[in-house]
Amino acid sequence: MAAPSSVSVAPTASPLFLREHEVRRGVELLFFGYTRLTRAIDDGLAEHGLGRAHHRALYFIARQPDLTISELLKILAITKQSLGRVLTDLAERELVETRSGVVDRRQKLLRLTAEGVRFEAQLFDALRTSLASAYAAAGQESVTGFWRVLEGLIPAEDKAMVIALQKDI
Amino acid sequence: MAAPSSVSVAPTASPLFLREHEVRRGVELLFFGYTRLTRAIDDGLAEHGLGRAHHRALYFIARQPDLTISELLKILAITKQSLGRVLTDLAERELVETRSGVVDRRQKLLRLTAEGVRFEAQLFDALRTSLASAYAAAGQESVTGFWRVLEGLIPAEDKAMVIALQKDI
DNA sequence: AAGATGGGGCAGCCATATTGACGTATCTAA
DNA sequence: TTAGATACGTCAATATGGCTGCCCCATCTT
Repeated sequence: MAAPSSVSVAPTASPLFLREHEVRRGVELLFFGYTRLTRAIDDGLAEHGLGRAHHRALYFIARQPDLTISELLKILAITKQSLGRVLTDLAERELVETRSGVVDRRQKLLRLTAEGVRFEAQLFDALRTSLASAYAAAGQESVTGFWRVLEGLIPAEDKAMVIALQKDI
Repeated sequence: MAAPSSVSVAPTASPLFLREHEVRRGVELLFFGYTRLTRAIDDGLAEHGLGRAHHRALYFIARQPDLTISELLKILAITKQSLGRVLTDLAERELVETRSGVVDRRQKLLRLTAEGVRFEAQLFDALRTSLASAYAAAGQESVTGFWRVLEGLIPAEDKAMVIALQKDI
């Protein structure tokens, strides 16, 4: 195994991609990384009486204004009913508003209100703080690898969706 | 966030001044990657009437046999009650068994049964398939970066725990 | 006009998490 | 030896965020 730096948990990857301990390392780092990042915004959400499900909706609406319900459903991969509850809460708090679709009036186009934008930005700040420090600690060249591996975890049928998201900025 | 720095060397933005886009990309890739990987084992779990919470316990017990309850609680960062239910289910299905601690008889040392080992290995296979293909698609250098960034997301107080896990292979 | 689609909603259920309090066995230190 | 800390189990009550199945309306497409 390549020599780990004295501070690093993770030694460099060996070319043997199928080795169990390398897979386990990925599984648990993904678990810890995801759950710990997620927790970074719990307090901010709790101030408004909201949970993580609300943030996920808020996040993707911020990311892609005028998203339709069905697009958001595909992204979140939950049921209409589950999303419905979340959106009701967000609408009641006037963080999200909808308009009828222009091309198809059955659609509802989702947008953040001004207050929604402010709130999402506040939550995003906590995410940025965590991720920026991880990026900085790992080094810019590691970030590319981080992205590449995660992209490889996305099933082919979902990839177009993720690419569409990232086109907008 | 961080104060302006005069030490920027890289031609691209300094890691401390990440553009929003780079952070958002990390956030959503982490979301998609984690949730999609997680779903890879849902069917296998459902065959035994178990959920993801059960798998998390199973996974870490497999990873570190003779783990104590309190160590597992720290890893999972859930309450004793939540874990209790999960462990009861696993014990009923004879996937996990406990012994009294040798040095401290108040402790319960958690282990998988033979059947538990078999079942965890079966679930792990689905994870391995997904992760190995992501590793292969991304390439060796990327895997190292993937690990390093995730490692940076783990709060300092949790790092020792993760290192302990990975010492055992 | 008929059918497909986008969205809303009801009832009921399940999995997983929470808090707080309390009990028991066991270990440790004054 | 005893007092207190620790490891674990367990109670009750509650919250969140998922799910299925079914039915509704408005609108678009053919």
